[in-house]
Amino acid sequence: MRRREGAEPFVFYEGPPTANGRPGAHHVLSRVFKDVFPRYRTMRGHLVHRKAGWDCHGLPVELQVEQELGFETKDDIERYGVAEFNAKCRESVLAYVDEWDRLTERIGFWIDTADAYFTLDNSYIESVWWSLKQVWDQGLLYEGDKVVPYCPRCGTALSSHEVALGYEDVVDPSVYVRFPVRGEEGVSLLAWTTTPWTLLSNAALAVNPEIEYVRARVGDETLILAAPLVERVLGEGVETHPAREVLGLSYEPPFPYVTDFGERGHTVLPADFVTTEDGTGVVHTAVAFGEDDFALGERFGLTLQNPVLPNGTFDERIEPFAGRGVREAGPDIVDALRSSGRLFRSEDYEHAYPHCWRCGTALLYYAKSSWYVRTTERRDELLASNEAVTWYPEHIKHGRFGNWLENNVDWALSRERYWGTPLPIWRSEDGSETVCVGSVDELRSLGAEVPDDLHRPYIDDATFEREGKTFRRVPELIDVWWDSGCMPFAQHHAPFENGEAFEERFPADYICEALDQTRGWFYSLLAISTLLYGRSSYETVLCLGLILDPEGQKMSKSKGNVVVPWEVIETHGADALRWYYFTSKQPWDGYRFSLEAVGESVRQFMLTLWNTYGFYVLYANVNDVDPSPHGLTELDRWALSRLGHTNRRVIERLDDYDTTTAGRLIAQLVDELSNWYVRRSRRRFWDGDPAAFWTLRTCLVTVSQMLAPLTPFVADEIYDNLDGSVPSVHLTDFPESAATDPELEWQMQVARDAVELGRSARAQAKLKVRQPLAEAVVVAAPGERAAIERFRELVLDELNVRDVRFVADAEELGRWELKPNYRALGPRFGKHMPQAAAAVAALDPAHVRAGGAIGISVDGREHKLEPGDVQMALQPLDGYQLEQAGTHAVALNLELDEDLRREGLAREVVHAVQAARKGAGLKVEDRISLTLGGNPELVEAARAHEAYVSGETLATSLAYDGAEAGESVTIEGRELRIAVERASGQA
RNA sequence: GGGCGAUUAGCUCAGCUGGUUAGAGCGCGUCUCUGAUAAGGACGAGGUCCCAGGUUCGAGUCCUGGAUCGCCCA
Repeated sequence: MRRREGAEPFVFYEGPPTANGRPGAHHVLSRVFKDVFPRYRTMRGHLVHRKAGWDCHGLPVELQVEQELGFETKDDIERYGVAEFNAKCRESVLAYVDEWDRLTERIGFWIDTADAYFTLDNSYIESVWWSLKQVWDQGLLYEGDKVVPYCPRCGTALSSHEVALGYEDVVDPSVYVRFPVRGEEGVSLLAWTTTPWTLLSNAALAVNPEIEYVRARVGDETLILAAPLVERVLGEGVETHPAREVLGLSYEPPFPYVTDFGERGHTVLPADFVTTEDGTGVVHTAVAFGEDDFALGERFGLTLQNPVLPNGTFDERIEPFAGRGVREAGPDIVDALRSSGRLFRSEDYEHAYPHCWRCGTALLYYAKSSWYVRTTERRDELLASNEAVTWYPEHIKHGRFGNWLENNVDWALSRERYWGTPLPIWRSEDGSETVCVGSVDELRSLGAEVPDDLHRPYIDDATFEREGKTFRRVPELIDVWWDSGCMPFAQHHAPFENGEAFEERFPADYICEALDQTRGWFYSLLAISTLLYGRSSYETVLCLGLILDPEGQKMSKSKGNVVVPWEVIETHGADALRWYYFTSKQPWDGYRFSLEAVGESVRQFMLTLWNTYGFYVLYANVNDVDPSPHGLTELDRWALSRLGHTNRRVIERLDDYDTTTAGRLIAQLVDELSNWYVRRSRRRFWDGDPAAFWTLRTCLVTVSQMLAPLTPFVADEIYDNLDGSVPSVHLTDFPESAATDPELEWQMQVARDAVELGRSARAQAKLKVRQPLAEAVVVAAPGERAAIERFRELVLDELNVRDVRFVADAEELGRWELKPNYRALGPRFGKHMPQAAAAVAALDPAHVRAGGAIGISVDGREHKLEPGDVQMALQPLDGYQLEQAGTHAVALNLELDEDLRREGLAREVVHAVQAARKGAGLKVEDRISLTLGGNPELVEAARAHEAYVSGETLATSLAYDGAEAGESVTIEGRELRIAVERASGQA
């Protein structure tokens, strides 16, 4: 940090988790992604503060404590004592902080846990109060009666984003109910509802004047319903007559307990929210239990009657059901309807219904008084703020999140609970005046005694007098999401102190959380900072997907399919887990997470890297060389160019918050280093070639730096051991712009392609690579030919051939065909492309290959073509051992002479001896005395290549009189006897 | 019922602004190395790019409709 003092800041905000539970795999995911970009930006020269934070308030905390204490209702809490209860909450919140800290450190999330912010601190609360006062002063904070989603168990309203967290599929009784029309015997309005318990406070029926209604004759009764729904509800062949004058009809209510709804009570009212999509087109209305119902009630002056207590049970007016939970009473209510003859039909109805996101209780929509923030008034500004945000993935911006903002509703801010930030509103006893308090000092200056702890119950004792009236705080707390959305300033206790720190670190360059925060933190941050500062508090947001089990099921404790992060870390290591998250797929698509999935990413990448590094270390120690860039070979320069190239692209990808591609690019590079550079350079390492060591070390050190943000532990280990000029790789600058040589890279690729073709040809001919061949015949365009010649030795060695011969033309191997370059010619010829393609195919390949001018005639007009406008392809003729791809091809001369045979056999002998060495349990560096015998041809081959054989097998002596000695092996039907002994005179 | 996303090899995933032989890893089969070795390498088999229409000279890619799955919202 000190190194970056004064540097351009890169601002990261930590979305605070709650530490009242153990961290899970999804927490690791977000912490890992929160870590990687700050690390990267630090290495790129930015100053990055990493203030940790803890979300301390709210229902989840209270719930956990309630469970510990075995509480069922709010009364239990009141009896227990709010002070004691809140003390427990305070304890509970930090119960697992130690484990969180331990995990945070273990997975390498570099964040300052010592300087964390806590939303329960007085300083934090005071900043939150300040924010509410700002909103109050703007006239956006108001109290109102509304139908709100309400949890009867928790006894509090929930905000719409909390509701969003708890939809579950449930089966509810749905009933068709008769509402007998007054004064017309045998005529009923037919209405449908999925909440039978609301029928007990039925106030009116609603119909849509735009819809046509009919009277349907069923048996000896007449039912009134919407014409388009007759068939669906009543079946076919029902006699119907148009129903005029449905509006205004008066009817008998279904239950006699609550009946006074005013003048328009129990009549049919008009409403445009009525549709013919389901039900009967006649909608039962209970004013207290639905948003539409409530609005209808206000419009027509229906009396608000609510027979449901805050704990979700019927009050004493509903005599037979008093004291019973409304949903639980459902079946009995249906029975009651049945016995009174009102029930027309009852069936089960499966639908998604919201439940309390923490306790799982089915929510009620319930009219009550709450405090709101009028966000709808600022909707356009919210949308404008969102425009300035860069989203990953992009579609969230105008999709899920944008749509959510478009449909913004006022923020239901208040909660009737205990453990949270108190709503700082004081009201006079007579209810005539309210004051919003924006700071502790303000409260004090009003004359109140400010307690040491701003939480309930203490703050409730802070009262003050003004103009002879006593002011008391309203009982509500605020939504915890408002807490978390205040963190940009509240974490610094701004604006009361640290104003500069806030200014410097607002807005955030980067935040990152899981997709479920769309309506949570992403919204609260955006909304609050828009109300206060007119802009979003973050510029870039990365949205992570869900963690699923290998079957694609959500992980949950009840299913027992939760993968504990510790288990993965202990098995595969923290870097492996990080690497898996970063590179296995795009993080917003979600993960099918398992121990095995992480293990695979280890094998593919971590092990390759570690082996390559291990190889370097092994031979560096053995040889004690001083790496030096003098005498670099083509292969060295190729490796360095690949390194530079990869580096450039990795920067590009990480700048774009794309670890997936960045990581895969590095993996590709490491694979090339391991399986091409090192494999091709082994002998130079055995021999201690300083240039080879220099090259590989440069590559490994640079790779470790590029990996540092991704896999910090292995990166640091490699860096420390290979470079170490700075105490940690994380304190180095991110490598940048190493020189590249695209020509060289391309040529190497051509050579490698040629090798691959040759090997393919060998496989087709069923000829082992051990058997040397006289020549490979290569067909290639001039540029490719130069490339292969440049790496001639390499190609010869890889293919085990003695010579490479180029043929200028391929008549003997195949036939050239010309194809148009569609990408180049398509736009030019458009509709005439087929003719153009035919014209190109008809050109003389030899002429084009020779570089002659190309012209075609299409649609009566002449067109001149550039060389890039056509492509050559070789069609192999039958009967040749030839592999081709695009413009080049490799054929092998399969003829073997005596010499080649002998060399092939010699290599077979070596192969057999190596196996024998291994069988005898010798170490790779042991010298041996070797005695061969058996088939004369084999012995002769070995003798002819004696230096090679003894060199490869580390034989200090070689004898050929072992006809009776050692063990017997068979090579191509011939017997070879091998006797291996450790050479004497060795340690 | 609406919105968003996904659907490519047995599995996990790539595939840029449309360009003609759709790629990789794992797994599988065959071979191979034995001085990175409980690894490594090569080669091969394996695909109606969910379906149906459309736009276009040309569609895995764009448009419309549909199916299945997931998430979000009514």
